[in-house]
Formats: sequence, C-alpha cells, structure tokens
Amino acid sequence: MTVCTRFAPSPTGFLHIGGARTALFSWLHARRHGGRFILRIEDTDLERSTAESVNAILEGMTWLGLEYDAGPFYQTHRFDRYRAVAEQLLAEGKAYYCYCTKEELEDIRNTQMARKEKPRYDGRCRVRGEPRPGVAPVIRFRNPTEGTTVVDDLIRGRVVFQNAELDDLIIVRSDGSPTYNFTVVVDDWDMGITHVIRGDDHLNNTPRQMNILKALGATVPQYAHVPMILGVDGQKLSKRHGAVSVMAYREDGFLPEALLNYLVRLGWSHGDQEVFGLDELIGLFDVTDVNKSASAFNPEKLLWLNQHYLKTSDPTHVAHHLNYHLGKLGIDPSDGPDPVAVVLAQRERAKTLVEMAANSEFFYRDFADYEANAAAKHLRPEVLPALADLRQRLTLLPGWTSGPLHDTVINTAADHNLKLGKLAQPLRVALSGQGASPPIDQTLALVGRERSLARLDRVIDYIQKQ
RNA sequence: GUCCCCAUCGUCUAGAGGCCUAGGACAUCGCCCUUUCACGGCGGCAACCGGGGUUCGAAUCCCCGUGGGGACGCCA
Repeated sequence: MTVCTRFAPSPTGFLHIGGARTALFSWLHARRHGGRFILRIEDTDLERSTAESVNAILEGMTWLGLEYDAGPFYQTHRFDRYRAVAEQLLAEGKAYYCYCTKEELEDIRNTQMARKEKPRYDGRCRVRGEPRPGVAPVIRFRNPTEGTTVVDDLIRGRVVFQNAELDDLIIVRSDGSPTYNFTVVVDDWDMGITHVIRGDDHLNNTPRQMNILKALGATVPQYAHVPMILGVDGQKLSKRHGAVSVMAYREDGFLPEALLNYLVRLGWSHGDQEVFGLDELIGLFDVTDVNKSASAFNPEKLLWLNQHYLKTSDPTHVAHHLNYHLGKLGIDPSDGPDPVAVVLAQRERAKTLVEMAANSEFFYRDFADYEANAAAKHLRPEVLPALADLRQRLTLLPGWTSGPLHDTVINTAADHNLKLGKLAQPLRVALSGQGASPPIDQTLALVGRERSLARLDRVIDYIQKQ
C-alpha cells in the first residue's frame, strides 16, 4: 500500500509554526516513502472558517515550498458523503438520534462535576428512542462501553484507553452539519490515508476515531502524535511570544529554508547535525525518531540559521527574496547595484533580509543625514586634505571596480601618513551616512561612481561648514 | 476533578545498562583575526526533577512522588 499522509488545518486563522512543522513532518514522511501528501481544509465550523484563512494557509504552504499532491479538499464540499455515512451508521444501529436539550446536557455535566467525575454524555437516548416535539436531534455514535482501544502510536508507543472512558460523541449536529471527529474519520478513510501525523492535542480523540473507523469496517491508519511547540517562556505558544504566523516570518526577513530547518530540529535530530537541506531530510527523516516531549521556540537559533542560509544559499535565490524587502522599502533595484552583488557584500552582516535591505538602502538612494555619532567621530577637519585628494584621484580612475578602488584608498591614506582606518572611516560615513558598511572598496563599488563622487563633495562641504 | 501524555545545560538536542570525567548547537563570557560592522578561529561557564528499587554497574529499566502539558464542546 502506498503511503499517504495529509495536513488538515481548519481555516480559522493563519498558518502557524506548529501547523507548519506538522505539515513538514507529514510532507517529509510522504516524500521519504515515495507516497502522496494531501492538503485538506477542515472547514466544518461554518461560524469560524473564513476564506481569508484558507488563502493565508495556501499562501503559507506555497512560501514554505511544501507542495501537495492532491487537494486542497474542502470538507464543506463533502456534506452529502458524510450524511450518507451517518445514515448507514444509523441504519446499522451504530449511531442513534439524541433528543437531549442543551439544558439536559448541562444538568448531566453539572452532576458529574459535582461528583468529581469526568464530564461525559451518559447515553440516555440510546434507549429513549422516540422523538421529542420541538427538539431537533443530533446523531451520536454508539461507542463500545467495554474493553479497551489501543493506539499504537509511532511516536508515543502503546497508549491504552478504556472504552468506558469514552462517551457517545455527536457526529451530526442538530442543523445537519457533521462534526470534526466524524469528518476526519470519513475523509481519512475515503482518501486512503495510511499515516495520520498530527499534534498531540489529538491523542485523546484517537480512540474515538478508531472506534468509528472500526464500526465502518475501515482500515485504521497508523498514528503519529507530535508534541507541541511552546513559546520562549515555556508556556503555550501565542502572539505574546512574537510571531506565530508563518507569513510573519517572511515579513520579518526569514528565508523559508531557514524556518523549515529550524522547525525540523524541534523534536527531531540526526546526531549532532544542525543544518539540513530539504532533499537531505527526505532521506534522513523518520517519524518514529521524533521526540515525545514538547519544545520551546528559540528565536535566537532561528536567527542563526537564517544568517547561515543567507551566507550559504545561492546568492541569486537570496537576491530574489531580498527584492521583496527592498520593494517594501519602496526601492526599485534598477536604481542601483545588482541585488546579487548586494547579497554577496552584505550577507555576513545581516541576520535577516529586513536588516539586509535596510543596511543596503544607501546603495539605491541618498540618505538624509549622517548618523550623529559617526559624524561627530569621523567627519573632522583633519581628514579634509586626504578626502579632497582622494576625491581627485578617484575622478581619474578609468574604471570603478573594487580592486583599483582599494588601491586608491590605500595609497591615498599612505601618502597622507594616515592609518587606513583614519581615511576609510570618514569615507564610509560619507558614502553610507553610517559607521558600518561592507569593506570600503566594495562600498565604493556598490554605491557607484557618480553617487560616490557626489557624496564626497557633500561630505567635504559638510566638514568645511563645521 | 477524571483520563491521557511528558521530564538531560537558560534553549534545541545526543544518549537505546558499562564507550559519560554526560557530547554537539544556539545564547552568553573571554581571547585571536580585523580599515568599520560583521564573518571566522580558539577557549570558558552551564544539565541527567526527587525518592525508592532491579543490576557487579542506571541519564538509560521498574515503581512512587513532584512538576509541566493536553483532553473532557452541537470547536477543530
């Protein structure tokens, strides 16, 4: 049987990093076994599902590069199928109509809580049978009351549940719409899902779903419940801990391969290795190696990985992503150096693309003011002669490439009896407005001849007016 | 409350009874490199939740405790 996994988010928000990791694990598992990976949108909650969320999820999957072989399938398009399966269960006596009112259910719950029991439906409509006027019934699954249901989880191992702990869950609401635990079962069955990889908040749902699957005569898939991701403080992940949305990481200047690499190492490892390419992971990743315990999100390590990929990924690829951020700054790359050259010059001094774009702004347009501290420290009258001389020598240069530029700066400094830094720093401030930039020859080359000369004039003028 | 799950440096993790004087990575601290900022190199600090067993020997196996998390919805 060919392996088939799925990622089944509910469109009630954006794609968050926990979901992204689950999707990654599912994708990896399918790819490793030459199987199929399906995307299924679980939108049975008509109240909370939105089209924007669906788009956000699709967009996130695309950005991450987790392509699916089938789907997206929408559960709202399959209501007829769910209805038919529910009817079948009803006809076979494996499900029944329940006419309990909300008040009645509330009473049952309260008495059980008072008795310090686990709140659960007591199954009274199993025998009640007849309709009650004015009450639109729900359909409940008739759960086995005895014995045990064993989940042989690929990650947690053998987990045993007493069927008596499980109650008769609602599979069809009074308005006729199917519920989560029911649609999942029908879909996993219909779609031939062989491995269900999902968050461990679903571990408790698993025995219920297995019982329905068995009642249907369906094959029970293999389950793998992955531990959740915690926030930096070890608490449940939420907006308070920084970004939880995958797309927010794109906005913050992360490369998808960095996020993916970070995510896969949360709960999984391969010896001491930290850096993994997607293709490499397909060969190495095995769900059964995933850890059982939850892990806290560590933004610093993600940053480190991001810079690693900034430095090692194909510069053209990085430039492509950099363009997006330059665009957000209102910069047109054709107004200055080739972004690929910028990436090469800046990648060792930026942890994110946002940082890289901001640090590169002066290549594309003039800055308003010199950074105050840098100006006070470096733009002093003593360097005026050297600066003026340098400007003159640069004018005479036939070309404008870093080699000759480098020699010119070195020679000028030497001829004026200045240590290189004494000339390079003022020059740097003149060109960039700041005290930090790529090596001075590269900075000159990137800023370009015309702009460099103009900025030299500007700085000379600035110092003279001090 | 009931049921289920989990437990190694601050964080991510290695470890499947002797290879552990517990390894790697991020962060942090120090040194080196250096025309700025960085990159890089070298080094330091830092952990087996507690208690009982089992065993010649336990971070590794078992039990109890403690702590954390999840589930208990006409949400998914």
